[in-house]
This record gives sequence, structure tokens and C-alpha cells, in this order.
Amino acid sequence: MSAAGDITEVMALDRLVHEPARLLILAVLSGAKLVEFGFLEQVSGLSKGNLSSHMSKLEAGGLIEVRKSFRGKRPLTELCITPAGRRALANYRRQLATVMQGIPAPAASTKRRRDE
Amino acid sequence: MSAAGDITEVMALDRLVHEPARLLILAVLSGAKLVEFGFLEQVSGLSKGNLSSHMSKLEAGGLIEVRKSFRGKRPLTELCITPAGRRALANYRRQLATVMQGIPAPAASTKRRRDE
DNA sequence: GTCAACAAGTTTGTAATGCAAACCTATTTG
DNA sequence: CAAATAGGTTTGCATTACAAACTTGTTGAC
Repeated sequence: MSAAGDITEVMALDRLVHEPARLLILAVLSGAKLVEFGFLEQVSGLSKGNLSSHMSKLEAGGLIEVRKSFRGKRPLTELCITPAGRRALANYRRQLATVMQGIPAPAASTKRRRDE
Repeated sequence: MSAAGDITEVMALDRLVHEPARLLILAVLSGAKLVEFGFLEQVSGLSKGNLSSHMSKLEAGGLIEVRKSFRGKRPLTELCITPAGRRALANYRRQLATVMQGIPAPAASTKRRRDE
């Protein structure tokens, strides 16, 4: 049998989702219908360039959808997560939970403060 | 106050630990006193080269210690996690737990099979 | 009107990274 | 002795994350 928290599962993590910046984007998107580019920029602290590039990758992977429109006369880019994106995120979360079981919890005995 | 599961914490994840291959290595090391190179190679499925390179990075970061000796007349490389490594791993786990709270749980209602 | 400053993103350039193929050294086997 | 194997390391390459520079259009100063 494979151990309860088979840590080797970690090798199967979806790299597209595993990247912190993208995981953040997906997590934010999962909680809203539509999110503005500028909002994500602020929340994430990512530069526009970096954000744009991650956005493109997520879009290329079909995990998000990008809508371009106008607010007044200024361009406005909005993002939303796709069903596939939700699945990918849910699946990632599941794998992560499995992985965490393979990592020893510090909780038990972190009383050894002088261990270096 | 920052939300209970502040997803933006994800940006602070330790990249040295976040890499799946290295996380696996650390997790395995955390459960044993001393682990052989060859064993890790099998468990992880990593190529020798890749394993060696991750090993070097973890060592450079002070998260593991590498001991070279001989078994009979053949060279033998063994790895063990350092106290700093344990801390890094525990900290990573903690951050990960926080992050997971920011990702919507699929558990509740994954009964929607037709959502594409 | 036009010229400077600004908003909203995209494209380009670069340094770092993950990965495996090729290589190295020593040992065992035919 | 030659070939194969064990045990790792170094090299080379393709990908990537990131920010600086650029683009396009808008608003405000004069």
C-alpha cells in the first residue's frame, strides 16, 4: 500500500498552478466573478509585466479567461476563472493536502529552541 | 486584521523549499537520520544529475548536510537534514496551511460534474 | 491646439532555474 | 585485459520568472 500521505505525490503537482504568483491569481479569481487587472496588480504586488505574463500563461492553459473592454474611454482588462481553472485549483488543493501529510507537523514538539 | 487565510502569504513561500523535488527530499530526510543518495534517487524518480543539483542547492542553503564516505570500497553519499532544514520545513508547512485556507475547498460540493 | 504627464497593458531582454545527457572515477565480472 | 556496473558530478540546453522599456491612448496645463 502507499502510505497515507504519500509524499511522492509532490512530484505530480501541476506546475502551472504551483507557481505562487499564479496560485494567488487563481485563488483571488475563484472568489469573484470578474477581477480587474489593476486590482490584481495591487493585491499581488506583482509588476504589470509579470502579472501580464502569468495571466497569459493561465489563459493559454485554459484556466482563466481574459476580457478586454472599456471603462469610459480607457481600456480595461478583466479576468475570470474558467471551470477548468476551478477544477485545476481544486485538484491542486487536494494534492497539496496529501503532500502536507507527508511533511512532519512542527506542532508536536517545537520546544527545542536551542537546536542549532 | 489580515483575513484568516490570507492568500497573499503565498508570495512569501520559501522558494528553496517550494520546489517539488526539494520538498520531497526534505520530507524524506525529515523522517530518517541519514539517507543514501541511491535511495533518494529511487524514491524520487529524479535522475542522478537532477538530484545532485537539488542536493547542492539545499546544502548551499544550509538545509541539509552531505556526508561522503565509503561503503566497502565504493563511494557513498549520505544526506541528513539540519536543524535549520527542519525549521525551514516546519515554517513552509505552516505557510502552506495558511495558504490552503485561501483556496476554496472542493470537498463540500464536487457533485457538479457538468460545469464546463 | 499642443505639449507634458499619466493610465493601462504588452513586448523585450536577462538572469536564474530545472532537467537530463554526457562524462568521470573506481570496482567488479567474464 | 576488456567490458560492464556503481556512484556521482559537470555541462549544456530549454524554460521561466521577473522587471525595464516600450506602446497606445487620455487628461490637464498653458
